[in-house]
Amino acid sequence: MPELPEVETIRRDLAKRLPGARVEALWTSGFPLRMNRPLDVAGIRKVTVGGQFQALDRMGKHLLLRTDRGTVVVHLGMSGHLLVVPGGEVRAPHTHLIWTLGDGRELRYVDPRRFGMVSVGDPAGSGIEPLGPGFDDARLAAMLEGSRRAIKALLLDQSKIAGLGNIYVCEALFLAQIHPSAQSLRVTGPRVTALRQAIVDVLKAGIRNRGTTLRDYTDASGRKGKNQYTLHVYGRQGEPCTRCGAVVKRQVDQGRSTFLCVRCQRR
DNA sequence: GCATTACCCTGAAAGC
DNA sequence: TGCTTTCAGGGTAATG
Repeated sequence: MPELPEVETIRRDLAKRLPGARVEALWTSGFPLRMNRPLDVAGIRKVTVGGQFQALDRMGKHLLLRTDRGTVVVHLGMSGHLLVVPGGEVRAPHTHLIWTLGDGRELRYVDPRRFGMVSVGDPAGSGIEPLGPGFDDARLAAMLEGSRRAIKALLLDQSKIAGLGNIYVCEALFLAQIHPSAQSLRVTGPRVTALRQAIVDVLKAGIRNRGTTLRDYTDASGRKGKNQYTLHVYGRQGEPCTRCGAVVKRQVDQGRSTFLCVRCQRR
């Protein structure tokens, strides 16, 4: 499931390959994407076809494809892929958008589960970028001190911090030795610093390893990431904790799997 | 403001 | 073995 490091890996791939490319045509499957909403095909066509790709940006888990006519926003959901392929390659099942480029290549959006989203215009209301300059101890502390919510729920809230998903939140809480159910306002002082550092560390490691592939994720060339081999708790229930040797536990919070070491992460 | 729940969807895995 | 059922996941929205 693409989170910040996976989206950033794709952004960097595309940034090497798309800028300067002209868009000649757009094909769509006609299927609706997230929440059964129809695609704004006319809008997407207007800002791409006949135009030229420019910069590739990212906001949280959103990928921004800039052209000289506007911006297409892609959220990969659970199973979305953005791929650059040679023209004429066999169309994979669940391909929903194909931009034909002037040099013969194609940019394709493939999404089996259709939890993703492709739209036009910059996304609004995103939280702070955890790898940006504004994410410091004071900012995180202010976010935590006013909230009685469980720390895990708060970290997953995209309107607070943009880009964290289930995998990297579980890993960051493990590194900072904080229980996922701990109330946010009880995380103070040196634990705030530890948490901020852990968030930055797990995201940077994820990018360095070109993303975590548990099932679906691949980069813009269809290659899997390597970060899954470095995880401490996520998906490791029943296995020994890498720090203390206790058994890693799985629990369900707000309908989401949570992985933790109950010995290292005390309430 | 926050928790809970349902929903969207497919394919892998588990169950029979 | 082959069929059926269950489950995973992020974001959104309705409800309490």
